Amino acid sequence: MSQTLKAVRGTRDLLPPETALWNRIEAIARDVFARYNFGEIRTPAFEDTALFARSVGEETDIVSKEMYSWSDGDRFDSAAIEKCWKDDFSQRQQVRTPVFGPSPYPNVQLRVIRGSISIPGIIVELVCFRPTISAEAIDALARAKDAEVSSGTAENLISLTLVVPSSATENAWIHRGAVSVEKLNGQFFISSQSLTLRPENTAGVVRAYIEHGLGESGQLQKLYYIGPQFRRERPQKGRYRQFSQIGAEVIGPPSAGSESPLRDAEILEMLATLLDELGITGWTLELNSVGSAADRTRYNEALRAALVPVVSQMCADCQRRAVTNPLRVLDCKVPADQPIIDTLPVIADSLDEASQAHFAAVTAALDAAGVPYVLNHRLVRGLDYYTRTTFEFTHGGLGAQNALLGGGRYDGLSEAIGGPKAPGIGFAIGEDRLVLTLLAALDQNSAQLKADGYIAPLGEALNAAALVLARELRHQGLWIELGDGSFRLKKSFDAADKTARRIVILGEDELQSGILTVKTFATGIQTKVPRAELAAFLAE
RNA sequence: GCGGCAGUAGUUCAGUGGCAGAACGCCUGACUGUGGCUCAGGAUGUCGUGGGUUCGAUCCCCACCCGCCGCCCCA
Repeated sequence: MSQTLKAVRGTRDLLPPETALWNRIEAIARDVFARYNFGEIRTPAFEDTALFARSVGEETDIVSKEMYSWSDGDRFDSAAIEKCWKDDFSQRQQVRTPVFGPSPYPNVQLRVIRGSISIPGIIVELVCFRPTISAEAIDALARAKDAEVSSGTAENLISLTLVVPSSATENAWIHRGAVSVEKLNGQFFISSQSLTLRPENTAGVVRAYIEHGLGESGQLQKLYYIGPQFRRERPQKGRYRQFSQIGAEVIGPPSAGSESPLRDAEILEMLATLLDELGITGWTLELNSVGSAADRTRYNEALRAALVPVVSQMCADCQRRAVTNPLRVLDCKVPADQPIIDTLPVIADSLDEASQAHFAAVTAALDAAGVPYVLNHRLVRGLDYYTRTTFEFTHGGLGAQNALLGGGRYDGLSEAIGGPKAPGIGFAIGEDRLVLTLLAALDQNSAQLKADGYIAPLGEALNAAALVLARELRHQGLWIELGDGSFRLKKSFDAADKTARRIVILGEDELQSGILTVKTFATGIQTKVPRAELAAFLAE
């Protein structure tokens, strides 16, 4: 008997009525995005690992230890194989390996391909690729069998392909024992592709921007997405291994105004609007500029230098960070360290003139629009691609996970992954955290939406008539729950009160007369309503 | 990944080295076409999983799984 299967660690099922809240959030977000002229983009849930390594940054926690990555399996380079079979036979080397039982080469996996090759008398032929079924291949196989066997290792082998005649069974071949293996030095394989479940969505959007030449339109691209992301972290409240983000990106060639501080301000103003419309109160917008890549390098050096004389008085974490990632020292929450951190240089002093002017324009526009914010020169976000404006909207009541959303500008991201110059700015909202915040503020009872009516047939003989009535009402746009004639009326009332605002009683009398009995739960008033007027009555 | 706390009915939680408990919820009846209140009755569990100690383990010990809190980091 197997264990009961459960949702895996860090994942969960979303059930009604909570899913209604998710849908409402997404509907409001789509509505706001549409008014700001954003269009939806849907990118794949997994991408080439290299995309994240190059955009998010090799050294970040996300890439170095939190990604769900796997090898997509080897692929044969058929051109190289063909060339080798034809002209490069001498370069091949053979080793012997048992194919039954543990392989002495841990990296080697056996693959069996059944083909239509038939070579009389041959016991086993093991080659490291799938040969084309041609006279040359058959000839080569025969020669391979006869070739000199020399000792060697198969460390470079990724997989072996055992070619067997279609008439043979796998087991019969495997039980022959040792087979000869050609050493290929990897040249016949396109090394297996590493894929990764997306840990964030900006990289995918920028990849799509480049791949589809969206910059060629010369227009600013304004794209939003809603979807699951994956990070292998220790789960906590508000932190899951599969979590949903609602995000948007503004990206385009500089000529389209993609570098303008107005874009930054517009994004932030849109977020303030979105949070307000969602009914989130008490949020704080924290704002900073991390400058250009050059600014940040300068600042890192300044920070490192400033830390030298004081770091020994700081907490153990900070001593480590001072070496690995000085910017992270600014995030330290140890009270005793705060006075020391206050003496450290701030990044604003390392910004060049252009970055300073950009940031000043952003804050000026926010002031004009009346969007409140606080400057936080300690806000240094963890992803490598951020430049200039960075921001976070935080909210109390989320514990250690107080960031409701985060984002920033990424002027060099497109070029970093091989695209054209395409500055951009974007953000990602943690939808799970949004739900938690709203759930905490929600009145449990008022949150429960109920159907317009519950139809209670009296007796199973009236079930069919009840379905007809429900169909009529539903076609008129009403939200109807249908009971069952086998219930006693008492039970129908009980069920109806939980799911609907009114109960419609359908007995023999009602069916004959066409006058239905309707009771409104909120008032307790019971009335007779002609069938023709029922829809209008229930809609009230 | 590290540290701490927890896991018992659908839910929230008591509890004990020797029969498995409460409240709420659920079902049935009092009440054959009128719920919410009341009353009476009922069902519900491999006490997270696997080992160990013991005559006997839900309880003690170990491991694992999962959750929560903090760290790391992030949404």
